[in-house]
Amino acid sequence: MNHWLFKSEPDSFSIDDLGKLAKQTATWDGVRNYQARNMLRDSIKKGDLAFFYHSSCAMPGIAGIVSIVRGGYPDPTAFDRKHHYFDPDSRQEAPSWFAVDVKLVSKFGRLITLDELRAHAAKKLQDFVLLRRGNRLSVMPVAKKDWEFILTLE
DNA sequence: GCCAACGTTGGC
DNA sequence: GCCAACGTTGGC
Repeated sequence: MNHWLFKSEPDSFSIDDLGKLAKQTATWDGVRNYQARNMLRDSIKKGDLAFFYHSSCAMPGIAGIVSIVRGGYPDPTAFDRKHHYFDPDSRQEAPSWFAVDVKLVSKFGRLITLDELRAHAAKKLQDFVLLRRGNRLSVMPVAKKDWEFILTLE
């Protein structure tokens, strides 16, 4: 089982929005970056766990945990002509973009803020992709040791 | 294949 | 709203 971090802008889709959905399950779609696409398509499997990260907001940080309940499959929004994420280059027989389904596992009692994660960067989270300068990946791997350390912060 | 221009991300 | 950093595009 592998660990991941998924970014979402809480103004569009927060961890509480996920919690309100039927079965607390949602399709993680709209990822339009090749590196992230490759992970969704090839590496993120049913049963994996991911941090739900709130980005582009007043208080960025990790809000909770989701599990992958369906592994990579062609992103339906890429085929939907009326959708904001429509991509005419993505074909049913050769999809350009991939999605997974996630289900809420837990919302943390408090947000583990980006500031707080940074404070540990020197000693514990040296390789954490999120903390790398200029990082823009919306889906990224989290090493098991980093995952477990972050859980102790909650 | 290079690289300048442009668009997007995301913290502040 | 600003801007640094990065990915993508397209002319050559």
